[in-house]
Amino acid sequence: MSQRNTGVPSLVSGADGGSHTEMTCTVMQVLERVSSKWSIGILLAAMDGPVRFTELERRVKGISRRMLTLTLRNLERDGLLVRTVYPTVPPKVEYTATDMAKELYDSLQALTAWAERNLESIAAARRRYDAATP
Amino acid sequence: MSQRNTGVPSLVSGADGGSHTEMTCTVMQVLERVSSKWSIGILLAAMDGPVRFTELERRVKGISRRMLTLTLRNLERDGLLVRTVYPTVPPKVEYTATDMAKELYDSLQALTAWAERNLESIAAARRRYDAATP
DNA sequence: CGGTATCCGGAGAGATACTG
DNA sequence: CAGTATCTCTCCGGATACCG
Repeated sequence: MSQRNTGVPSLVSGADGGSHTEMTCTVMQVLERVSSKWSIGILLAAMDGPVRFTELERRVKGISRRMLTLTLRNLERDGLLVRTVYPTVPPKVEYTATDMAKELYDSLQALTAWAERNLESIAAARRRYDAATP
Repeated sequence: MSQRNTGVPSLVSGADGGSHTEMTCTVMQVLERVSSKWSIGILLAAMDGPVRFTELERRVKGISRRMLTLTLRNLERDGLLVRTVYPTVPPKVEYTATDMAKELYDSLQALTAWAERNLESIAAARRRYDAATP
């Protein structure tokens, strides 16, 4: 989340009945978890069952070891992934998506659907805007 | 969102049937639009009809003039807001959410619902993690 | 295999002052 | 009123090297 900025902004209580205000805060908290560059990719890669570290590194294309570790730690901290260590040699670590993560995945479907429906509209809007703004 | 990092990561085609891969890309593109620190707040503040610049500044608590302008420009560029200038003195500018933005708002409800259901679980998971990680 | 440790660059965001 | 223009700072993310 965008990992960049911290702090959840909110609306003042204006013409707002209260629901918008709450929604802003609440939704922003989800976005903070999910909008970091690699969170979604990792989460999805771990949805089909336990995955090992190296397997994740392969599946999530372009990610560095560092960011994989950091993002995994955050997802684990938020209870979206479970980390299981097998004390063998060589070590074996598995990451498993929790039920909460699976529900999150379902909730993201609406957003994905919106994106698919409007991707072209957005691209068109951008072309128009960029053409009109030299 | 997102502000911070650009570039949409994707999964490699592994055990994935293809849907996960697509979803990652697609959903990330939405998140990039929406996850910048102030996007949601502004969008929500503009959902109830046309809003003027200063009114937005009042409603979106804590935002600076600069970030308000920048975020408005991006939202306009993506076709989520329409900017209407009345050539009067003093100037009057109104921002109106498009239908696309309203659909986006609806799609965010699922995410908000998830957040409300799991906010406490997440907080608990964090407490556990932080307690176990000195 | 599954990580840490370090260094570094760039974008996002804040504060402030000025203007048509 | 509705913005630009600057300057600065933070901190995310990439690259690289090393360790149990």
